[in-house]
Amino acid sequence: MTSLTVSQLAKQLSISADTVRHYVRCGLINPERDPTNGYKRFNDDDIKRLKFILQAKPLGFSLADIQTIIDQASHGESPCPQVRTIMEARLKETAEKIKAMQSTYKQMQNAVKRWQSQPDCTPTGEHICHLIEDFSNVNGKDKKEGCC
Amino acid sequence: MTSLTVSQLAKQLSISADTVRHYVRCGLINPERDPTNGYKRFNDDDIKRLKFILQAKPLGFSLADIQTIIDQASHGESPCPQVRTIMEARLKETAEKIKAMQSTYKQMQNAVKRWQSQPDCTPTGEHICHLIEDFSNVNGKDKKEGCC
DNA sequence: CTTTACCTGTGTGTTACTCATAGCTTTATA
DNA sequence: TATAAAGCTATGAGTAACACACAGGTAAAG
Repeated sequence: MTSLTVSQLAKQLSISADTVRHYVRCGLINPERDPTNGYKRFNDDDIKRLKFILQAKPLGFSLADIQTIIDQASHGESPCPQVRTIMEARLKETAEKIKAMQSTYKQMQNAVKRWQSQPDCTPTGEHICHLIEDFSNVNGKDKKEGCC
Repeated sequence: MTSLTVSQLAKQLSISADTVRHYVRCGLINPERDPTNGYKRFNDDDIKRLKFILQAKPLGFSLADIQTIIDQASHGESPCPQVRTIMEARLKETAEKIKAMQSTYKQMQNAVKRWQSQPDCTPTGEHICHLIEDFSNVNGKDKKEGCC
């Protein structure tokens, strides 16, 4: 009967011991405890679960999603319909996040480009940072000449 | 002397009152308190600060970054060098995050595509979800036929 | 004066971990 | 054998940027 400690399991799967502990705290894995010292003891089923978690994560499932899936399966019912449904939602979410980040990224690039031809400024009390405020004005309204 | 309450300010700048409160709790804004009821009272300088925060945020600065910038400026020194340095870091980080998310997104799309031709499965006790485990195997190792 | 609607500050929850801490185990040394 | 150093453990707290819940205060209407 295999029975690993936190760090043995972590090393075997190339993840951190803290990550393993985290999954336990979240209830994704429920290892037995060594009565003598309270240490977690992972058996084969626990290891299978952890492997499943590590397979599901890169597919965009959250830990809560994975919990749901595991619960459904251990309840004797097929998790597949849920998996498909959840994946649709995560797919949409991820697309939106990427879009938003790309939009931000473009703004950042624009700012950097513009700032290359702008000198540093001394705070006037009136403004905090001309670089940022000017860029915001130029981008939000009509084009204006930079300050400084 | 203008002096707004949380929700008045929030409405005026089209953000939520909770967001305003959050910035106050983070120390980005330090409004006075109405001695009679403890309510926050935002003066013109507070409003300027909040506007600055709202300008800096879409440029990818974190609230901590913005705090740093404000501190530097109110210290009488130019925040511009810091702004440039921080922006470089955030630019790189954002690029990496986008890359990672796109990679995940492709995996998700691949999974969905593959799952279209795969039926749901009943949990066997041996596996939790064939869809996920099979996909992981196919993608991580050699191509294999699906289960079920 | 009371009801009602609205607003306030503060505490807690969110995600997926990572870090800090106090204490127990094991190993090395004297 | 005593002890000290190294290593491991469990648990509590912290991270980012808010959103939500809650008890209570305030303002307008009747």
